Parts: sequence; C-alpha cells; structure tokens
Amino acid sequence: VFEPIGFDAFGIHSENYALKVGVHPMELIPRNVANFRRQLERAGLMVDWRYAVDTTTPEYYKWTQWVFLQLLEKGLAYKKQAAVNWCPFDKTVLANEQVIGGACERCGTLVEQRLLEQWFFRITDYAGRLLANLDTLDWSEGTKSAQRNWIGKSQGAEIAFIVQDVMEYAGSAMATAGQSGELTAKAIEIRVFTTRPDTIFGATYLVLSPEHPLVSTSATDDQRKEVAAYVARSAKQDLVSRKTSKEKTGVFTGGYATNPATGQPIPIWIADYVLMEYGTGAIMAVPGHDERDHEFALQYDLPIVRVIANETHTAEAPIGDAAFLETTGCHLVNSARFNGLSVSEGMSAIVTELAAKGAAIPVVNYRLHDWCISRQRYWGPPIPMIYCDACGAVPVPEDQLPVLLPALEDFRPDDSGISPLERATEWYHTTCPSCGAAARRETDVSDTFLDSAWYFLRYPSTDRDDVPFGDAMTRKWLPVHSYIGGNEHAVLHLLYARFVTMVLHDAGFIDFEEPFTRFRAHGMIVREGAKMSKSKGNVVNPDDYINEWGADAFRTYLMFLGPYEEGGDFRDKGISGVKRFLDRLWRSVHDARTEGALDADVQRKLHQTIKKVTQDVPRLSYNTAIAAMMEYMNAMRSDERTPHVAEVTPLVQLVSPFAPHIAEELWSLLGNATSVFDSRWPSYDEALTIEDRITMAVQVDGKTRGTISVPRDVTQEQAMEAAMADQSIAKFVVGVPRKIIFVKGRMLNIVL
RNA sequence: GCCCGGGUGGCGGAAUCGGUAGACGCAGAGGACUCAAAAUCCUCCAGCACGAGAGUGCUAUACGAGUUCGAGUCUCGUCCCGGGUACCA
Repeated sequence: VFEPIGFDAFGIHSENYALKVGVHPMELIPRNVANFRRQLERAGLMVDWRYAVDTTTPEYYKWTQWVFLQLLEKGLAYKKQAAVNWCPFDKTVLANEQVIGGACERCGTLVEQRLLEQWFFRITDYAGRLLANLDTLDWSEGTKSAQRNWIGKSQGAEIAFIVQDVMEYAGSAMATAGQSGELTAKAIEIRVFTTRPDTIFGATYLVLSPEHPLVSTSATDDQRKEVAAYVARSAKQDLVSRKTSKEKTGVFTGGYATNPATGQPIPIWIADYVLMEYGTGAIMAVPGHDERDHEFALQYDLPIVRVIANETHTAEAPIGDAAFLETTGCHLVNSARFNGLSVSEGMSAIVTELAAKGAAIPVVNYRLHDWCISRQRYWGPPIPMIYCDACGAVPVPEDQLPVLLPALEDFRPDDSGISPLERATEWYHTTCPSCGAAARRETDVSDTFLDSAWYFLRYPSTDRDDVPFGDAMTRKWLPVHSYIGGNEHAVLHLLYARFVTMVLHDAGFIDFEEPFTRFRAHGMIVREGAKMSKSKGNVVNPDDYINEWGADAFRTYLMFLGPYEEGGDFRDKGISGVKRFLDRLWRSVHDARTEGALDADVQRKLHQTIKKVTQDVPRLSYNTAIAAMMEYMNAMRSDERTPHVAEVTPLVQLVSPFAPHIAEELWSLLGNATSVFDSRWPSYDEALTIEDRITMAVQVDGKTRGTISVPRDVTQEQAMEAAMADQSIAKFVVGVPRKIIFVKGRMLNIVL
C-alpha cells in the first residue's frame, strides 16, 4: 500500500488568514504546514512522508502551470469577457461551483455579477463523459448523485420560431405583425430550447431573456421605449435578487413569431424568469403544462391551452389554477394530426416532422458551465501567459516554468478587478518569448482547485524534477484505488480532478481516464450533538485530547464513535470506554501467563474476532471491528481469568492499526525484536470459528417462545423433539402443527 | 419543489442473505476492595402489566397499510430530521 499525504495551501482561505494575522503567507504557510505535520505525526498517522507534496512550492506549481499549458494547447483553456461571479469581500471572481445559494462559499458574502476577461476551462466539452462514466465508478451514491445533478443533462430539442417582416429602419431593426415589408424587410428566427416538444401546440407566446441579443430587434416602435426601460431595470438588478425573488415580471415587445406547428402568430415577450445562461436564452411558453409559464400567463392574461390530457379529461377541459404536469398515461389533444399519441410518441413525432422542415434539431443541454479558473488574488500559481503588443497572448514556454510567484510585500486585493500581482512591477514587465519585445505578464493566478485537480498524479514521482509524473511509477500506483474525502467536494474537487485526468488521458500522458476507482465520503463528526465551529468554540483540538487521554485512545475513539461513512457524536465521556479497553489490554499483556492450558471457548472467540476484524477493516466498519475486539477482551478476562500469551499476542496485532503506539510497545514486551507492523496479519481457521452447540430460537406461529440448546448440525426432527421437551415452548403448541419451518442452524417455526 | 442520506433504549450505536431486536460502549443504580477517595472488579439496566420470588405475558425499530410461516431489513403511502440543488425551460 502506498499512502501519501500533501498540503494544498494556496488559495483565498490561506491568504485571508494571512491577512488576518498579519503574517506574509510565504512565512505563515510553512509554519502551519509544520504544525499540521507535528499533530498528524503525534496522532500516529502512518503515511509515507518521503512523498509529501506542498502545492505552494515552486517544485510543485511548476507542474500546475504545465497542466494549464496542456489545456491551452488542446484548445481547452480560453479567455473571454463574461459576466462572472464577483465576491465583493474576497475581491475576486469565483467559479459557479464556489457560489452557494448566491453567496461566496468562503465568506458568505452575496455575489455580484461583473463583466470581466477571465480564463476558462472547457469542462462542458466533457459533460457527457463525466456523466456517463459515473455509472462505472464505485463511489458513494450521494456523491455520484450530486455530480449527476450538477452536470444536469436535459434531452430535448431546439426549435426555430420565425419572425416575419422585420424591417431595417433608420439603422435599427423592428418587427411588425401582418404587414408585408417593402423596403428591407426580412425574416429572422428565434431559437428556443425545450424538453417538451410534444407540447408545442400549446405554446401560446415566446419569452426572451432581457439579455437576449434579439431583444431590440423584436421590439416594435410603439413598444420600444417600454422594452428599453425594462431591460435597463433588469440589468441594474443584481444576480442574487433576480434569482432569489420568484416574482415574475415582463414586457410585451409588440412583435409576433410564427408557431411552426400551428402556423399561428404568437406574441413575443421579455421576462426575467428566462435566463440567458441556459439553453438559448429564449423559451416557448406553454402555460398549460409548465408551472412558471402558467403563473406568468395568469399575471399578464395570456392564452392557456390544454394539449396534454389523461383519460378523465376531454380536450376542452380547462387547465384550472395549476399547470397540468403529468405525463405518464397521458395523450396529446388539440394537436392536429398528433392527437391521441402518448407523450413520448408525440415528442419524437413532432421533432421528426419539424426537423424535416428544418425547424428543429434534437439537442442535449447541460447545466454545467465552463470552469472559470482566474482569480484576482496574490496567493496562487501565476497563470503562465505573457501579453505582447505584437504577438498577442503567448504562453510561457515549458522550459521557462515555473513562473515564480514574486514576494510581494503588500498583497492585499482591491476592488479594481485586477490582481495585486500587477503591482510587482519588475515581475509584471517582461519580454515576449516569441519576439523579444517588451511585454506584460498575466496577473491572475489560478483557482486552488487546479492544484488539487492533479496532485494524486504527482505523489509517486515527487523525486523527479524533469517530469510531472514518471511512466513506471504512475502505472504502478495509479489510478487511486481507495479515496476518502468529504462530500462537500462532490461538485468541486472530485469533478475537476476527473476532468483534468480525462484531458491528460486524451493527450496521451496517462492510460486511465478516471482518477479514483473507489471513493467513500466520510461522515461528519459533531460534538455533543452540535456542529463544530470556531465561533461556537466547540471544536476538538487533537493536542488537548492527546495530552489528556493519549494518542491511541483518541484515534481509537474517533474510529469507534460511529459508522465511518455517517459520522458520529464526539462526547468527551465516550472516550473513557476506549481508554479502559486499552488499559485492560496493557494489563493483560503484562500479566499474561505462559503456562497452563488454552480454553476452547476463548480460542473460538479469538478466531471469530480475527475473522470479524479482517472483514470489517476493508469495509471501513471500524466501529464494529473495535467492538469485536472488546468482546474478545471480555471473553479472555471473564471470571477474573488470566489470559495466556498465545491469547493476547494476536490481539496486539489486531489492535495495531488502531492503537499503534501501545501495540508496538506491547509487541516488543512480548519478546519481538522487529516492529509489529512487519509481522504477518493474524490468520484465522474457519473451522475453529464454528460453535458446536448453538442456541436456536423456537417460534410458534411466528412468535419467539423460547430457545433450545442443540448441536450445530441438528436435524428438524431432533430440533422438534428438543422444542417439545421444553414446557415453556410446548404449552403454546396445541393440536397438530400444520407446517414446520426449519432453517438449519438458525431457527424453528411451528405453524399451527 | 426535485435529488441523495437518515429516523432503533436515557445517549453513541449493533443486527453482512428476511430468521432470538438492542452486540459493543457511555451514562445510571447497587455491591466488593479502601480509613476515605481515585483506579479496579462484580451485578443490574427497552417499556408496560401480573407475581413474594424464580418468572410469566403483552407492547416495541417515526407513522399507516401490504407481502411472508416470520419484516428494523422487502413493497406502497404518510410524517419528521440532515445534506445537496433550484425560475435550468
């Protein structure tokens, strides 16, 4: 087993902490890393420190920059001006994944929208694969489902609605209905995305997002002023209030488009409930069968038509006060030649027919957005790009990596949207790698999640400075066979790491495309029933507990207090049970006898315990493994019995992964010259785990009425005889049993 | 709203295939040892009813149905808690 560890200490969280305590991160981070390492070693963490990584060292981020260049080369990294999430407190942009309910995931400040030039990774190109591969991964179900939702695949169609006779007039365009154009009249199309093409006969109006490029084109002269005012108002409104308030507002453009299914003109509206970021930024509104459209139609008095019905509805049945959303067992009505088709038949028939006319194409849409990796902050790996007036954006050549992060005294971010790195003038002004002329460096640093999106590839090769990862070692140890982390990384780290791994696979650097074959999300440990938080002051500081109880009791208790994947409740008093167990182990070994016979019952319990622990550990069932060892301890010491050396020795080995310090000491005391961790894991004999007499439950009519002690391989007849011999059972058996259920070695049920 | 988890004694939690519900531990009660305390060791500990007692019976895994000889476990419905996500068309 190769188990390394690393420190990912770039990023806003570290930088903010540095600002708070007033120490430069270049000084602070190594100090904190040293403290973490001290605590981990003190707690007995057994990892291979020779292969540790620290993402803030030039030896590491050289290769983070290299990863960026690989994406750039493949056309998967690009810079664009876009409306991005801006955190006014942290003074930087954030990825969509870092915005939680409209607020910054780090500081909780409400996020604003800003139009800025940013670097993006084309993770959307991989949306289909990122989704499909999930089915092949042995991951916690909750984590997979969070990724599925985030990627958000929607199957549907893009449909074109034609707006006739849009006239060029005085340098702007306008649309008028039912008027043949003389001068420069032309037709334009508005494309919408829908997952319900079957309802197109019920599309009674179109809605454009206020940011839609055709907004002004669609507006007629008499509506122009009103439309412009509405668009201006919604542009001023920030993203958060627009997303949190469910109030729908809108304005009629005056224009009409033709519904390609009915051939009828329908009005074009602009409304804030349609988002520019998703689909085409325009929708066909079907108020009969969509909640939002229904609400809007009621508010603005737009027609509502039923096109989907179940057996109880007639085609004329009104929709009522809520949209009709059912689909199973429903059929199409008011849909001309498609009437009577089921919803799914209707979908494909309508798309096929519209597609033949060139008015529709089947489309898959994803909710996932490209990954914004630019950060206008100091504490991160500089993005290795140089801007030259003659050559444009030029990547830093690989042999000039790393682009070192300059030691900048005042690294405080400001509100300008420009990274503090611009103030490192000597660093900022450089020469163009391509033409040698004066040039400027990119001042943004990359998102910390890029550091952690590939670090697992680095571990086996930390001794190499000529390559990010060596072939032989990578093949030997990767992909990661067992990965454990918090579920809060489901749509962050775990998604980005999968994406970067796929890209590196496609570029031919590695021969696998999924980084983690098995992933388990650990649970959350709460303290006396409450979430731990610094502000509440109820966090568990390992140093205090190790001082009071010892490292072994502390770590064994952490594994005992609850199921690993569900977390548990850390209670200060609970640790005493584990401490008592370890004390008993200590005394048992010290007092162990070498003479006298072994007890058959204790031997059986020993083999059962070895079996149980051996099976529980790979399943992460640490709490039950520890419980089993406690049971064995109780059996070994029952009736004030003194355990034999042969009985305690294997227990010391079983305990060693949980309480390594005590185990090592006791192992030595037992006369071993080498480490307990170099000894063979104890084995068990299946035959010796089996009890020869068992206690079998006897039920009468399914109710347990007693137990009988019988040989393990008892037959039904013998069991019946034993059961009837027991008065407390026999008294319930009146008359002749109708049926006898006998499960060998388990139970007997007498049915009357 | 939707998607994942989850709901078992005073508490944390066990029950791997549908087969004795409550392992193991905490807290609690009683006892031994001790001048005393700590530590250690022993006994009891789901609830209710009946019984002097050994014990006996009934009820219990959020709630209500169902399947089954038998359900904490499977199916359907409802409620509650935790997490994720959301004008995503």
